[in-house]
Amino acid sequence: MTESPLPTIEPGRPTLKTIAAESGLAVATVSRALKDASDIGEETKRRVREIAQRLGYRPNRAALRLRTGKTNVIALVFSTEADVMNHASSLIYSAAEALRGTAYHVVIMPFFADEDPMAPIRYLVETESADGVILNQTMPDDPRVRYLADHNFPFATHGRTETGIDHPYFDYDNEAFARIAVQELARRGRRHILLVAPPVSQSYAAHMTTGFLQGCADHGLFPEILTTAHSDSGAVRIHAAVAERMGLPNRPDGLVVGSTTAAMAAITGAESLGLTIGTDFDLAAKEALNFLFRFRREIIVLHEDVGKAGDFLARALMAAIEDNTLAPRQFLDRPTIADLV
Amino acid sequence: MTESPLPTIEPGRPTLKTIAAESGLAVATVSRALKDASDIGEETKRRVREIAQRLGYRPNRAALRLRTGKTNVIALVFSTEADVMNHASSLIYSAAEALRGTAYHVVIMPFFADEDPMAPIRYLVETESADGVILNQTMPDDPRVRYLADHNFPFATHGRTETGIDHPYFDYDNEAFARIAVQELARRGRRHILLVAPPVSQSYAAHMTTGFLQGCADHGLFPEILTTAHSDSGAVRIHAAVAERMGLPNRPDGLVVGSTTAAMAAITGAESLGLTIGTDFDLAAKEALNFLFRFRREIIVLHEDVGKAGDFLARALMAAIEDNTLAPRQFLDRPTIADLV
DNA sequence: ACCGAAATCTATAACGTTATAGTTTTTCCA
DNA sequence: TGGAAAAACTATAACGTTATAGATTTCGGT
Repeated sequence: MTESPLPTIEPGRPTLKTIAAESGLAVATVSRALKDASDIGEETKRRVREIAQRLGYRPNRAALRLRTGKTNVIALVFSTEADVMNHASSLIYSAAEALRGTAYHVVIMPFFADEDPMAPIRYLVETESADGVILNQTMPDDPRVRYLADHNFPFATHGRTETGIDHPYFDYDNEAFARIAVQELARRGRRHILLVAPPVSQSYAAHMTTGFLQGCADHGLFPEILTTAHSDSGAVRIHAAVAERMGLPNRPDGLVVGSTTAAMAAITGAESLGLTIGTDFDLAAKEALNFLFRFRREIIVLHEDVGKAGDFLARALMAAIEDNTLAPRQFLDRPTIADLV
Repeated sequence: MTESPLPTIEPGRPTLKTIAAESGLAVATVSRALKDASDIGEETKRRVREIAQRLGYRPNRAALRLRTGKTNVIALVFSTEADVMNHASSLIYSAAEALRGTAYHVVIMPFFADEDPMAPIRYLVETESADGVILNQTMPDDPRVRYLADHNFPFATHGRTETGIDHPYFDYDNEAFARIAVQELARRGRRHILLVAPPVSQSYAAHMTTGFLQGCADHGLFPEILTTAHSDSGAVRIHAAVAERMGLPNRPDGLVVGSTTAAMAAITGAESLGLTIGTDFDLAAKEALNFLFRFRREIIVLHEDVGKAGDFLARALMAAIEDNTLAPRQFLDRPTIADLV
């Protein structure tokens, strides 16, 4: 066997070729050795691994991706709407943390109010820029979910859909939330409850409303749903809408609200009429942050752990990517009375 | 010239090869035509562009990256510390928005409390996984900045450093913030001001402290710096530290605070002693969100626009990546009295 | 009508990896 | 001792792109 002219120590990042030169083996052998193929001798594998280790070999992602089609990328397609952002950032970080130690990178593809929600999804599928995608802000009949399912593109959603498609998701049980919220308001003697509901376009609006109505029925309370604003309307709008309603006759004495901003705005709205929380009315809210109990001690708060969602979705998506036959994994996070802060 | 046996319509994503087959040109010609090279005929370019358009050709990122080394990726390396997250999410979205319509993808690489802040940076540089990186939480003598500069890796930071290295950054002028905050407290007749300063490890701690001391000197106020907590200590700690200090003799009647959570916690801390904001004390804070004015109407708020930072940093980084000789671009965002909400 | 220059176009190799189809070496049994 | 089977390794091509050097065509001028 003739030695190659000079085992020139190559500069730059080590590649399989570097290891091949160093070990006297063929590139293909090195490749197979590193992936522990059965047709490579144990001793060889050991040597190759040792050299790779010593050289600090790291596979080239671009080459891998070109050759295999696997991107090792998970895309998060998130809306940029204001209040959702706090959710989004927890979700991003917890998903990233779940992916730590794996080969996956996390890319963020926001979609903007002025663009088609389908655009980033189509882009991902058409350019095969990711192995899977996590979505939020699911709608009951979400065209993104249909499209992804149709194209057999792995995905997981934060929130369920009514599409009948069986896919991985994580959802907070907003029905249970509303029921518990109403129950707690009933316990405090409130009789007429106003719900600041999510926008009807969102999947969870129906869940929350159902729970709300049922809770009211269970406890013999009078339910009312605010029609002049929803929980994503923005603080100014909510403040005004609540102030308006609470100024009319037959005033509600309890409020149920689904987000931090909405809770603050609803309270300042009521307060602008001279009403006092804990006395004239009570309010129950859910939040992902931990602000509200400082805002007004009297708020009834249920904590929603968005970090749990990110972690779960990342793992479920990985499973979906790596083994299509595995049953889809779904999780419904059920709040209980014990979650009252 | 013999025709290739069958101009088989290839399935899957169109590539240069597809266009070449379709047009009867060579792959290399198609490549050059699409990048408007000077040695390709105008008519040919037109035809090629038309076909590319019609076929929905999208360059393969992996191949491009493998061939050219350009990743078209910008990495955001962010800490996951709680209060910074709100900053981080605005920054992420505004950076992503600035990158809209470009070839850049945004990847998020959080680094965790339990790991070396250098780890993700080294990873990026060693694996050449991105064309540039945006950092936050800069420290006066930031080893990440030194390392990146040493390795000639494009980067931009949110916050300045004291390294003497000339690099792109965006910084909020915390010195000006503190001066203005103190000035406003002075205007309200406050005499003894307590600063809840950022952790000294962070670059902006020195800026804020300088502005604070100078502002107090300018208006003949008595400055004091809280030593038992800093503005990232977490709400519980800050609440307790402020309550403790405000319970001692020689009580401050003004507070300056650099974050939303810290402001809320400081206020609840003072309130736990029966003190009232606007009467017994005043507090000035800066925040990126828009919560505080609802929390207590009396808070003096300076708004920090983190979105501006993300937008600027993304553009500055692109410039740095695409033209190394371009003077580094830096921005110091100076709050003025007019920014008081 | 010819030549050199300019204008267009193309073949080839390479980026780093892996699947496929070998080839070589070793082992073991009759 | 021969030879088939098993074990261990390798050459080649391909993924989609672009830089390089070269090939072909067109054109202008005399």
